[in-house]
Amino acid sequence: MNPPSNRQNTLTERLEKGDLFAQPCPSREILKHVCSQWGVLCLMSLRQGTHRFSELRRKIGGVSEKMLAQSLQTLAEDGFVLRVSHPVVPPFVEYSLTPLGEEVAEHVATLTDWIEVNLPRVLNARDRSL
Amino acid sequence: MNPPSNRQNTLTERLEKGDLFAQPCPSREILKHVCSQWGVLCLMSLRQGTHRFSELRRKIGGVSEKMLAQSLQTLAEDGFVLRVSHPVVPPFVEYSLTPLGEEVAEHVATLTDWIEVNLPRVLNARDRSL
DNA sequence: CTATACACTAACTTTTGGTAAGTACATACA
DNA sequence: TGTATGTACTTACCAAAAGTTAGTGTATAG
Repeated sequence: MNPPSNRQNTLTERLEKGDLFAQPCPSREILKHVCSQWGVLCLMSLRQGTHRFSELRRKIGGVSEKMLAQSLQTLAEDGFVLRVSHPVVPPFVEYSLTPLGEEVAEHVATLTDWIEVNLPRVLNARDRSL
Repeated sequence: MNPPSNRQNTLTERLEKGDLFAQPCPSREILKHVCSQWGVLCLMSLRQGTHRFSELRRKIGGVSEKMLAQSLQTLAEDGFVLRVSHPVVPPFVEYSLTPLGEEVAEHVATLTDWIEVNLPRVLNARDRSL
């Protein structure tokens, strides 16, 4: 048996591309963040420009403050979103996409666009499966 | 005030395109199914051809039988996946993409491809945010 | 005759998501 | 002067989803 490899990322490891089919690959987590319900909507909103927290909250129907804050935090940790906090009172915080974020957001957008325009087809398919 | 509209989908409604920012839009659920961790991996696997249940299970590292079955079921209900069961024993069931499924899967693939090749950039961004 | 493969389902536990309320301060309105 | 509202969150709590384990019936392999 092999000795259990220490799971510290080596330099070579972090230059390699990810493999989503492999269970321990960190790309799995990135995917989760980007594809989470609120993550997607955050990216799509920010693609239209910088927003404040409360603007996003109003724009994204049904999101709670907790989930919005959480989603923006992980997106910022992954380097997709930039958070700029102005130290004034009442608080004023601006969120925008980083260059990295603009890239993913673009791909996410083609997917969400497809879903939006093809909704009728999917809804029809659903009816038939009942 | 408007009377509360009955939430039955009218014929015109189901011909309209969806709006992900609107809370009650069914496109939200489709997005969840397509973007769920295992949903994505199912679509990506099936893009490479028809698979049996257990083949998918082996291919998708870390998926449980319950979650795999569940994901395939919802994907099939949405019309993305075709399930063909041969009534033999032991059971023999084949899963494949429908034309509709091939379309979404293609868009999902460009996203997952991006994530896989840009993993190093994201990992670097993460390090910096600590 | 025991083990394994197949495609699931059911019961149970853990993790996540969602809801409601609280925070500190400022401005608007009465 | 007092009440309400807006800002960007966090915390405590509860419901829902995900994950884990075990079981099903039959057949083939060893």
